[in-house]
Amino acid sequence: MARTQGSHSDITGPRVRAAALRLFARQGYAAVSMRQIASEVGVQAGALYNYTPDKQTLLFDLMRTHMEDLLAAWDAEAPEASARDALEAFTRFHIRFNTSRADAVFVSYMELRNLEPGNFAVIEGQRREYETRLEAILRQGVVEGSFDVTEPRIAAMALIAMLTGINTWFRARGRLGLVQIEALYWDMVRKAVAV
Amino acid sequence: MARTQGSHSDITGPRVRAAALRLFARQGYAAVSMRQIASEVGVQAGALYNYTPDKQTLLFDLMRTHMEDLLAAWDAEAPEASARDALEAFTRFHIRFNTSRADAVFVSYMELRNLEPGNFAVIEGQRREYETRLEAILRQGVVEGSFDVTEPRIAAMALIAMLTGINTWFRARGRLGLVQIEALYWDMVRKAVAV
DNA sequence: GGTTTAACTGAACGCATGTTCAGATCAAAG
DNA sequence: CTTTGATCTGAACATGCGTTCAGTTAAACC
Repeated sequence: MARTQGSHSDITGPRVRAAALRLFARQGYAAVSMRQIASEVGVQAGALYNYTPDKQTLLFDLMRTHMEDLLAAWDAEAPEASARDALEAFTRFHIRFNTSRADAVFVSYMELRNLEPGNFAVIEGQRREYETRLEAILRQGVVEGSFDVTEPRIAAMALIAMLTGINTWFRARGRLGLVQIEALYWDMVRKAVAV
Repeated sequence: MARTQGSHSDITGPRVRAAALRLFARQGYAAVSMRQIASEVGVQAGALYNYTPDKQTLLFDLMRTHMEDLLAAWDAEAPEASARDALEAFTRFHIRFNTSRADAVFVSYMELRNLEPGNFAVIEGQRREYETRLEAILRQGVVEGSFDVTEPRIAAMALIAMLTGINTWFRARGRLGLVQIEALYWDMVRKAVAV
């Protein structure tokens, strides 16, 4: 019978993914070896293959899961509201979500070029999906007359780039807390699309 | 057979750097081998060591040179003008310069973590220097009363992130030309810091 | 035309890589 | 207590890595 209770796989599996995510973020996918990940978890390299068919799939699963979490979290939080309120909600959500998962965000952006073509297409699609959520808010604002945005797709990418850039300097113990950072960036976002 | 016809260090040196830059941008520093770079240039791997002491220095020199070019180009172009005019000049300069050297920009950002600590510190310093140029413009605008920016350093990083993001989607043969893109982004930048 | 020497080859070095797999281990099921 | 099978070890495999260097070639100089 199956070894359900106390099974190590319930513990080792997540630990493998956590170690891989941390190491990929710090050193980059290509520079991290399976032995390094295994050492972090406390097993031999061969044992990792109980949890992933290969290194590429380990990377892909981390990125896919992150993007799924991102989309699901926003969809659960997106308000039915005016474009202005939706944009404020999006701005604050993006800052909070991305700063709370810096490693996953970093890996999902930096390691795109290390994905096999098929895997790349999937992640690229998820990224476009997320951009489209913001684009829709901007288009709504134009219709409502509250935004002045001539190229909503480009404006969406510009705002996301600006917000994600926070991760390059944000430190949880820094001078500014998330509340202040949200306020600063919402101010810039609001004005950038204003009429 | 050595020293094939027409080959010379004045030619091979730049070709080595160009090949390395292209490959580093496409596949990442860790995923590119010296043999791959050599093959691109048309020599054996050992010949590369006439042009760089090692792979790490090859990467570092590419990044350092790029950052030096960036700073020198802006310093040569920065106008003595109102903060508003200086900000417009900076915005247009950044877009033109960065889209014209996509590989170097990409490498100089993505491969920071593959630099040895000493090399990292140098590039980090150059990056801060560039951010400080923009920060100074924003502070000037606050003094002049034309900008409303409570955290000039953070606003500078936010604007640079937004502008550099263009590189992720810009294609020279795309629907929008640089003239239109400059106009779109200058509009967002201008409004984002407006009073 | 002979000499010099920069530029390059080709082989070698020790070490690390992703992945496989037969066998060991041991908690839980019967 | 015996059996089961999930989990993991440890060794092996073929391949590739960055780097070194003695030797070869050909362009430049006298």
